[in-house]
Amino acid sequence: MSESRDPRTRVIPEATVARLAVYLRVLTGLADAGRASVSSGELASAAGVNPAGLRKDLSYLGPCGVRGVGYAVPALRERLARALGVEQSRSCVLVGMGNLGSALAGYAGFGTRGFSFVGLLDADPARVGDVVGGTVVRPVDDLEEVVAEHGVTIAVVTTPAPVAQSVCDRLVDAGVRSIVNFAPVTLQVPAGVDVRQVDLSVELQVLAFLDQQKGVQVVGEQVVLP
Amino acid sequence: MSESRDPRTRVIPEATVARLAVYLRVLTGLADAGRASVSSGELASAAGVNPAGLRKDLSYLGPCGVRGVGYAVPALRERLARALGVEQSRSCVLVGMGNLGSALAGYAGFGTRGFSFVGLLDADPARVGDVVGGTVVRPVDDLEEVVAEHGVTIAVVTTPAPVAQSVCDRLVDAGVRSIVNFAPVTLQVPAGVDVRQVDLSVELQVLAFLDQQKGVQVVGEQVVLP
DNA sequence: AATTGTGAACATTTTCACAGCT
DNA sequence: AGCTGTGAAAATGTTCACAATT
Repeated sequence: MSESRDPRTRVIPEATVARLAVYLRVLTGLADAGRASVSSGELASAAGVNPAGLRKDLSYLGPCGVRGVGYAVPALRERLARALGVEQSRSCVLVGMGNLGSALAGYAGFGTRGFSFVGLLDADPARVGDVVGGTVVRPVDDLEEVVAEHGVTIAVVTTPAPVAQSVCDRLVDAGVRSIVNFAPVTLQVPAGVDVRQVDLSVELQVLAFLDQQKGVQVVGEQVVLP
Repeated sequence: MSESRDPRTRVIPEATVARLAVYLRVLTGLADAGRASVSSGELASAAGVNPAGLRKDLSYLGPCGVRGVGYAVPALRERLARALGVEQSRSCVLVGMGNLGSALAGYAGFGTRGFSFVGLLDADPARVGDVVGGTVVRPVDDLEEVVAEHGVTIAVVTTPAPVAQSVCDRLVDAGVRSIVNFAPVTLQVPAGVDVRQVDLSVELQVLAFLDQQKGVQVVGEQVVLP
């Protein structure tokens, strides 16, 4: 038997999954603008990737387009949303209602992207009871209850670094299997739990490195400053 | 001539650079705790990577440790800071003082990580004059002036999506060559300018995909739900 | 005895080139 | 004629195993 071509059994590379989310964002913009179809070249340019790579990414979902024509915008958008598992809205909790947590909870864009925050939690009694983005902030002690209540499997951690690991442990014990962590610590989790780390300091340091390199040119043995 | 081993001329892979920033964060914690030395195993575990990979990452900087012993914490930390170009503080501007921009500008951790925000800019006159993290918010019209004043080469964009591209264009024209973008759009920039995109929706959608996969098991031709 | 540094094997990801449809 | 879909090639990244060193 040759390798299966059935989209149900084909594995999608992780790098591709991240780009599919970007294509979905671009397609939503095109759909809102009333566009009916789009070519791989235009979509790739809007997403900042190479057109052949985009076609390969989409090919993991099975044939999506029409040769000689392009892709139908609404159909492709639906297909991507289904593949990513955001066809119907998914419930998330957010722990840590400091400035960053409040900013994220208040951003209306998540609703249109397939996520809703059913629980906002904070350890500070002064913040409990506040309403952010239409949801009331509850005490962090309610964590297990909120997760169970809504069958939450995705959480966002925006707590101070020193408590992020213990919050993470509680989330995992409560049944959460996917976490986005904004605290600048590496979370330790058991196998089967996925963590995505977002750290502005790391992003800035990568840029500082690239920036520094731009000012240095190596010719033979000599380092030349332009 | 064989390939150069001179650390000045050796290229460091981008994936490695991102991890070096994480090692730097862990080392700073260890230094603060008074630790003098650390092994690749312990450092790797704290950073969430494989020990052999960590040693290979560090080897791009030239020999860093002592065989049979480990790495000297303060020396390695300094070496990493120098390699990343964050030995002395770098000036950045931040455009867009909404909730997210304010949260980032107010986070004290950047100072200790080698960055200082010398310009906070916003288009809303109601926000201009506010003081966030010790810096006064200025009108976005001052963008070119602030960048020139401090020779800024790194910027953070936290504006609403519709204006992010035009802000980006102005930053690039003013001389900025490195941008972290939090707006959910793909910025178009000329060659020589680096953009790092941070998008919580993309992170959540990747997790939604992985989450969905956990619930599906394929046996032969059959898709089985556990 | 313990731990680093690294070549070699392996895996993944990106790019290319072009066959295959419409 | 134009654009998609994809195998093959190239590049990049990761893991392993072990020699080298203290």
